[in-house]
Parts: sequence; C-alpha cells; structure tokens
Amino acid sequence: MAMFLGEYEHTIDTKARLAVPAKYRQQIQASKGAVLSKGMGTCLAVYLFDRWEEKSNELVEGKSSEELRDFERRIYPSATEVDLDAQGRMVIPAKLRTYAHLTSETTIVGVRDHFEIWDRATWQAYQERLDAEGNTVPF
Amino acid sequence: MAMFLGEYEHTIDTKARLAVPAKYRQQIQASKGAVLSKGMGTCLAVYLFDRWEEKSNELVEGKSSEELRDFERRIYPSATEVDLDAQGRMVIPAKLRTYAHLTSETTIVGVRDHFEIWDRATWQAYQERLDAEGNTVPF
DNA sequence: AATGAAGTGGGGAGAAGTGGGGAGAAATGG
DNA sequence: CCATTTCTCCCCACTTCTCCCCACTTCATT
Repeated sequence: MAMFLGEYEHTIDTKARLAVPAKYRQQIQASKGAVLSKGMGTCLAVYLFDRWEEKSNELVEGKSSEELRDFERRIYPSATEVDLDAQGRMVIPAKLRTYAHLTSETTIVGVRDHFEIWDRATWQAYQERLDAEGNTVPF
Repeated sequence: MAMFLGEYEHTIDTKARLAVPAKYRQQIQASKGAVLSKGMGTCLAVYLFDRWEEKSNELVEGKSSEELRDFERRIYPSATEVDLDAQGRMVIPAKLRTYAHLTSETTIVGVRDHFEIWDRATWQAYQERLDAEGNTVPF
C-alpha cells in the first residue's frame, strides 16, 4: 500500500517543471500512474490513479443526477494525468499553478494516501496558523 | 478505458472549426469514432461512439413506445458524427453552435466518459455558481 | 577523491493550435 | 437542365508550446 511521508523544498522552473521527490516518483512508476488535481485549500494534490478512482467513486455515492453532474464538472476538468520526463519532473498546467498561487519556491508534503504541492510561503503561513490555534504533534 | 480530464482554452475560427485537444484526439482516433451532440445545460457533448451507444441504450430502458419516439426524435437529429481534418479540428454545425451560445472563445473540459464544449464566459459563470453554492474540490 | 543519485537549467526539434486560399460538391434559382 | 452562388473540405503556412535530450551542481556514500 502506497504511503506518502515527508516534506520537500523544490523549485518550479521557468518551463513550469517541478521535480517529484524520488521516493514519490518510485511509487508512481510502480503503479498505473497518477493524477494531479486541485486540492483542498490553496494547494494541488497528487493521487496514484487507483486511489484517485476509489476516492472519486466514494464521493459520487448517493448523489442525485443533478448533483452528480455538477460534481463531475468540478472534479474532472481540474485534474490531469501526471507524466514525468526522464529527470522525474512533471509540468504544472497554468490553470493549476494559478489556483494554488504557485510561484517558484515550492513545498511538497506527503499526506498518507497522496501528496500535496504548496507555494512555500502559503505552506508556512498555514503551519503557523495551526501552531497558533494550539495544534500540536501528538507523538 | 477512455478517460477525459483537463480544461483547454481553444478558439472557434471564422469557418466554425474547433481544434480538439491532442489528448482527446488520440482517444477518438483509437476508437470507432465519436458523436457530437447537445449537452446537459448550455454546452455540447462529445462521446466516443461505443460509450454513446451504451448511454443511449441505458436511457431507453423502461420507456413506453411513445416516450421512446419522442426521445429518439430529440436525441438523434441533434447529433452528428465527429470527423477531424488533417489538423485535428472538427466543424461545429450552426444549430449546435447556437444551442450552446458558442462564439469564438471556447473552453473544452473533460468529464470522465466524455468531453464538453462551452462558451468560455458561460463556463466561467457556471464555475462561479458552483463556488457560490459552496462546492469545493474534495481532494 | 571517486562514484552515483537527486535536483536544476536550457537548447532545439517536432507537435499542437490557428488562420486562410482555393477546388469541388451541394444547394438555389431561372 | 443549366448557371450561379454557397458551402464543405483539403491543403499549405505560420506561431507557439511541449517535450526530448544533454549538461551541470550538490550531496551522500564508499
């Protein structure tokens, strides 16, 4: 079972390329590929394909046909298949880059069943907010 | 299994031609062709032929012969086979262009088993409506 | 130091998207 | 049935962008 851990500071270059951490890259290459989509909050999310299908199928459960249409038109257009060049980089489409306020300085974080791509400043602000709210690490 | 993802901004030229995104084009060419028809809402929909047949068969289930006739007269006349020129463009018939309020600025979105063609302004308004209703991306 | 893996940067060929001319088919009118 | 106009579609041209390839740096390990 795939598992994403850790925090990496990578950069998006002038061609909109972002190197995927080698540990994640291996998991993508060992699976049927991955999907990049808008994430919850100001970030992007990458799921292995199988897991992404599982999740979207769960989310579809019990929706009326009207809700379903809206939902599908929200989910699928905001997603793209991830493909990596020979150096293990992915290209971030302009729409998604804008959505997540990504510039060059980027932080990539593993979140159990997926990983997320944050603008570094946005990520830091988010972490500081969690600290301020008294969220602590429970270990 | 065919899968349509992503969002593309293309233009309809003065000859009513619209370039199909290369990723979708490959799927069309790898299949038995595709069908262009009116979509749900102010848009057009393109299904691969096999999937379109499946869907219309489902929709026919349990209809009386009267309902069936109406249904068929509604569906089939508005649908056309998609054929692409050497540059991968399709021609949008005038009736369909009017139906979907298409001008020049067009957005093409993948929605799992088909893709849709929207006037760009109409698509933006629709997405903003979903935002306003509190629809968020759940990933 | 030498080696290899990981991340970053950039040149350049080919693909993708856009625009328009023009021949032949189809529709329209006498 | 022929003439004229309209429309469809094939072809060529141009621009932009994607992606393949090569190269360099850094860091960890031996």
